[in-house]
Amino acid sequence: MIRFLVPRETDEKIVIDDAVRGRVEFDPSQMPDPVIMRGDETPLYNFACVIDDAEMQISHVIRAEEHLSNTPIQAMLYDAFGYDRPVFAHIPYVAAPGTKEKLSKRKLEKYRKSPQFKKLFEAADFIFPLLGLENKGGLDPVMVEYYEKIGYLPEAVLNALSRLGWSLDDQTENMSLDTIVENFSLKRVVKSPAGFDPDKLLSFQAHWMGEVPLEQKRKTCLAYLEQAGLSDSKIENEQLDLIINAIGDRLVLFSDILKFQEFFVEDDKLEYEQKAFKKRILKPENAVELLGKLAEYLQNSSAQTPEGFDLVVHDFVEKQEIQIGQIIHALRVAVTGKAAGVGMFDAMAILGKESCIARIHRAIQQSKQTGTVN
RNA sequence: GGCCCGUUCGUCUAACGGUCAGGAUAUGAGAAUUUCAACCUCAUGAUACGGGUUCGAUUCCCGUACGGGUCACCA
Repeated sequence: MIRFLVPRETDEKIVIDDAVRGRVEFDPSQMPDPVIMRGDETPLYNFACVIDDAEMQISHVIRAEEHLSNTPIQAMLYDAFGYDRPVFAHIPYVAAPGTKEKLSKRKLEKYRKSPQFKKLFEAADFIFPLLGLENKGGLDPVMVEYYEKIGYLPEAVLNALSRLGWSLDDQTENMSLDTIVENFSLKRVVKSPAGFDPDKLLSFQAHWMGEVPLEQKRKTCLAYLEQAGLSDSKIENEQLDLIINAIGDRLVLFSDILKFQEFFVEDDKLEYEQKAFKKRILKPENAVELLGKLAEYLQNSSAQTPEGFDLVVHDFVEKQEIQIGQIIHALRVAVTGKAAGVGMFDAMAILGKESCIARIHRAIQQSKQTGTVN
């Protein structure tokens, strides 16, 4: 075993001129002689990395703050071997949401209860089982892989990370890799650790998703649908493009496509949200009756496009002398199973007349079975 | 505990010692709408505390408090 003899004869401090933190001093008299080689003559980290970096003529050693306390040892070794010291820069580590604590895999259980992390865990609990990726402790929000698997864009993750402990100026938030490479500077790195903010990541994701071309959205969404077993009937590209366009900004994560199962299930497999079904179909007195009439009306129409369905439904509303609001909510629930979603007429055009009618009839059937309102 | 580091809206951050302390995100309200979201408008919201230095401190110095990192024949 070999130790490095720390020079302590003088009271000279070891001074590190850190590119981020400025002048940092250490007192050699307080430091033990560090072991640099084991009994079996293999070198230890502090020794090996100095030799490696010096031989490779590394100019900048940029690493996280937790290495700051290794720096005086390494600096002494550089000096002792007659190497020029590199520029040291100690940047802040990524902290857990809302804290200054280092983000750590070991604290996963604690994070599960944290309000900031909650949404991410919930998303995982919903999405991963659908994809056949049960969360066996191998996929969680502390790993980058989680973000990939759940459908975040690399651009979003990069952008979010780049803004942790660094800024370009007092305005710019959305930055591509090129922009970051072009503008990054150690001078603008912040000294204190920054808590990772899932909300802000999502906001970056929404921004960069807006830049993704339709074709890429289609390809990626299709992969999710296939993995979830929702594309048995082989969806045509044109059909999927229509759906994705209709979903529009509501598709923030690629996995969000799985929240629009109404477009990928058979008419008789559609699930109705109970609450919406009660509120929009069972509760209003004449909803069922109107739906029946509307189905008939649709049957006699030749609507195919969103505009076509728009006309037919408005025409129907006029003939019945009601407001659009008196039928459209029931219609939405009957056709999509949900209280909220894509534009009603877009949805109808995507599903087609026959499906819409079949679903309306099925909803009417269900309403009779369910009985009275609570 | 020793050594080292940090502290501006809830969060991420901006501000040659002179700004109504700026932006983003989140939150709230409004507008619009067939729903939800997005978009748009407005609003709420911060210099940890105490001393200096200075004509003037978010900014410089000291102290306190709080937070954090690190203390291996790991990397």
